[in-house]
Amino acid sequence: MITPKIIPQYRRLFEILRKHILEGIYKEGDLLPSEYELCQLYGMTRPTVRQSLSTLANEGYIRKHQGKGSIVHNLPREIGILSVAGTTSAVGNRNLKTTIIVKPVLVQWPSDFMFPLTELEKESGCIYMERVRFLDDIPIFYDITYIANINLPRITSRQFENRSLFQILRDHYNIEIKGGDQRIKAITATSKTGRLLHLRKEQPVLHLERKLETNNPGLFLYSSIFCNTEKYSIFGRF
Amino acid sequence: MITPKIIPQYRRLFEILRKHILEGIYKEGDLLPSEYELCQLYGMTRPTVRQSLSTLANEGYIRKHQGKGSIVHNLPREIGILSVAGTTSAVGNRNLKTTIIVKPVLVQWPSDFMFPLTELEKESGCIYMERVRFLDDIPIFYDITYIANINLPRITSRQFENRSLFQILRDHYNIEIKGGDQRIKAITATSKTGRLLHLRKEQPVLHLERKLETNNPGLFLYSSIFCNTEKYSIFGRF
DNA sequence: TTATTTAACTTGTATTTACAAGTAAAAATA
DNA sequence: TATTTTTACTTGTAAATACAAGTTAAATAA
Repeated sequence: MITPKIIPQYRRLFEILRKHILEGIYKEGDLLPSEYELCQLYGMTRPTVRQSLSTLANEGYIRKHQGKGSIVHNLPREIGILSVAGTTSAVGNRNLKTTIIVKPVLVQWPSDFMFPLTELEKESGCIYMERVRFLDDIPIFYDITYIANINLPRITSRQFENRSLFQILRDHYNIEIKGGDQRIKAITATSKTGRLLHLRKEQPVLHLERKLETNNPGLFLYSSIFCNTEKYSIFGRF
Repeated sequence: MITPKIIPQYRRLFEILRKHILEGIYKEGDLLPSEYELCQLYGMTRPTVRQSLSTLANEGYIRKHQGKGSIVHNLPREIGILSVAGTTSAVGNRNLKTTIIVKPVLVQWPSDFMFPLTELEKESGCIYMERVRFLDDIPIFYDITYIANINLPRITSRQFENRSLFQILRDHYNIEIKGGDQRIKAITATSKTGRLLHLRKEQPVLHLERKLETNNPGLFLYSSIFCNTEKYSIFGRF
């Protein structure tokens, strides 16, 4: 069923201004029209305009200065992943799309796996998948995911397109991510990585190897993530 | 000079709720009091309460659900190397050596500094230093440190060779690191970076930009760290 | 001319009011 | 009993209004 949802006014203005910034109509360092001008231009009241601007500021598109105005700050965007479970929650409610490179399949674990495995994990086999995640149509993450095939019926037939792996695990299997380990390196893009992330060969790529713990004590999620940090940075708080 | 600034109401409520969450009075998954209840409890109107809650939501402490309420989401903050204050504690008790590239000097802040600065910071000027840290005689970190020159007498004449900056700040100025933000990118080594880290030019380097909060509310530490991850990975837990 | 003050304009904070829309549990119905 | 409907309560969106506080440039005074 299609939902002809009414888009809130503040959201509409947010999208317009965001588009203008991304298209370069407002450039880095420019002052946006004042709140009062935006009210008149778009027929809204100031609280509504301010909600648009505060959303823009939260996502890093502008910086507000009291007495001065809103200044465009279209710097490389930041993506939070260092302390957050998945790439979906890392990017907030921005325009995130996913394409599947390798659908979930049951395979043997690689012989030289990046983390040591328990006997149970080795015996259970490995659910393997590859995805590329796009932010505003720019490929940002090339995720290779490995999960031990322990109590995950029918997972290989589920639809992962544009959905969060973690959400599927939570909704269908009651699996929550509790924490994890990770290693980070800067490496040079291989030809495959470069192709998937639209990078020239030999370009630097961020490589994360992660082991995530779940509320199921024996079950871990492993992932090898290659990040295109040319335009977006990865950020974290601690 | 101490500024007895008036703290806005919404900020006051934000701090109270944040503290309650961090102290565990509201636990992960709990529902916060409803907006109306908070209004009555703290004698504010709903827009004001909503501003507090939206700030909490933006910083990841709660999640709001229409029709349901605000649910506490006190994500485990990062710990470990990526979250640890300095590079000294990052490498444990291994053989860490430090050489000073640029001794601490008082300079102007760079015009396009990596983080926004307060007026006080801008006025105070910037203590600048560059160091390279070796692990087992391999250069691993090239640190550029920036500190606002606020209440740090004689810091430029102190001895930083083979000592932790954080230890000096703690021992001599009673400054403790409380937390911070960081951004991570994979970049290509510049000629200077490559030379200092013994890398061929064009090699990938991990670049961290960090803003560290201290127990002194107005004082932050900034650093730009270039990591040679050829042999060692950066690791972290969360 | 130079320095200071003023005025105009900007965003920040806050109240009041109203209705829309989502959620969950109680009440009514089959 | 099981299902559906209603109701109460929650957050979401939006307007109109007021004053505080920071910034900038024009007007004024030295």
